[in-house]
Amino acid sequence: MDAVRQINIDKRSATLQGVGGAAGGRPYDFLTDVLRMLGTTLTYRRNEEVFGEGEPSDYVYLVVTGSIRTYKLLADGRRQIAAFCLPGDIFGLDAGETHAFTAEAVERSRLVVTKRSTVLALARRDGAFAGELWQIAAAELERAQAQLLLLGRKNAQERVATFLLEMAERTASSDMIRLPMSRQDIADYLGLTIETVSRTISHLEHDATIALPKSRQIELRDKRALAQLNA
Amino acid sequence: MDAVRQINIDKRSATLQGVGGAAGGRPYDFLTDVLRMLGTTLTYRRNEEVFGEGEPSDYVYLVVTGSIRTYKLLADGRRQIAAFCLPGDIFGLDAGETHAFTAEAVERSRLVVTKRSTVLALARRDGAFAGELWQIAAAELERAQAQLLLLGRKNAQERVATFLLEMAERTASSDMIRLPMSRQDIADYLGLTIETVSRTISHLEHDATIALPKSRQIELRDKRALAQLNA
DNA sequence: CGGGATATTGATTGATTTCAATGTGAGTGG
DNA sequence: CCACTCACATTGAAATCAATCAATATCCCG
Repeated sequence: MDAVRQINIDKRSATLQGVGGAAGGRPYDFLTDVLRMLGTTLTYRRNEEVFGEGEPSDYVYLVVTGSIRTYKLLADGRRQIAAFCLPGDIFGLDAGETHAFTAEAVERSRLVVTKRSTVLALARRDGAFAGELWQIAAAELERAQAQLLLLGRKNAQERVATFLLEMAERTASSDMIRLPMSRQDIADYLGLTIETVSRTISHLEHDATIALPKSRQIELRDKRALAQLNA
Repeated sequence: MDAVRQINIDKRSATLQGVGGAAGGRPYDFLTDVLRMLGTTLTYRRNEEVFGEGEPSDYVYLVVTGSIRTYKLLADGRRQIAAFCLPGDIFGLDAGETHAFTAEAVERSRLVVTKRSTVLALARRDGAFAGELWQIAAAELERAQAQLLLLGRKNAQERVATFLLEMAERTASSDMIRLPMSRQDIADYLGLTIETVSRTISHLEHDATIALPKSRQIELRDKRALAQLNA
């Protein structure tokens, strides 16, 4: 645990009294730095499980490359994907002793892994850093709440439009987006079936709202129209 | 801010390294104590707004009596209720500077209100307390994720069964539950229409799974059957 | 150049929504 | 004390959106 001591605690950027809803940039730079410095890089194959629901939450993960899906299952196999984690995202930092969901690699992914206890030890010594853990959980909560609105109240077109805009925003390649996940993954994220997702995408293509040079590569041609559908 | 100093910081019960998924009891006793000691009690009338989405998050709330709904709206008025807050629950503790949702009193409610800045000041001086804020956000996140599964993948019967069991568990009056909220509120929480909720409840009544002496008072007669539907 | 997984498209079904009455109950005023 | 009223809840019939069932089509990948 001496490695912890070597981190310059004052070099953090987010603090407890800090912004939170900051305009640009990821507000968790300090934790990200910690993970990068102390963590071990692991590679996961496509569809490989990172951890399962109910397993002890011993590690915290930072996505370096690739993408991760987190999900819950019903007894009969119905699946709801809670989030896709993209490069720069942190996941697995549950407050409880066990993970509340399963995490799997969507595609071959490189993750930086650090012991949760290390992060907690650091947080115990630094209130501002502890505040960053809170900010992370709160940001995820806000995302989840937006997803509740989508799942509870939006129709298929609106869900797909919201998803495409979200992906465009997150990958920052604004207009041409690469989808690492299958249609089934998208369906399980949006609470639809694969057929409905496919049909809805086709419909948007006929509208010329989007173009799809390849099934997993989508060009947003009319963001205005998508935004209209978004809410 | 001197009042902060008077709190015995060592009298807390939840700490950063603390349990989280603890069996019984609410794990946020310290924050609850803080709010009770420092807060002002306010009463809200039925349907009165506590705060609106986008307003500055200046205060933190503890429900003493009554119940609160938190929700988001779409532009055309579709509403998704994210949570019902019951006595003992804390809400409004957003990490960001503005609230991500609206909060309203479902019925006449008494709340203890404390300045957010007070809570943050305390957290800055005490890492374990800061950890408690994290635990609260993480617990809410976990609840939201369970709700994602419900909204994305459960049918109407399963949603209602889950809701009834949840209410029974939370009010601890295990078998006879009082519903402070209208059918419309329940519908907007479960992502259904009022008619579907009503029909589903009627169906459960015909099954003798439940009995409803009054429309807002439900007796769970066959929890086994409900649990079956729950997942 | 297969071949298996992934994706699209079509036809049909079905659960939930929508539209439309009707019922019920708590509070009010005659 | 009872009729009235308004909000809330239930029930029924019809419409609709998405799911299901069923073929293809396409794309990687070896």
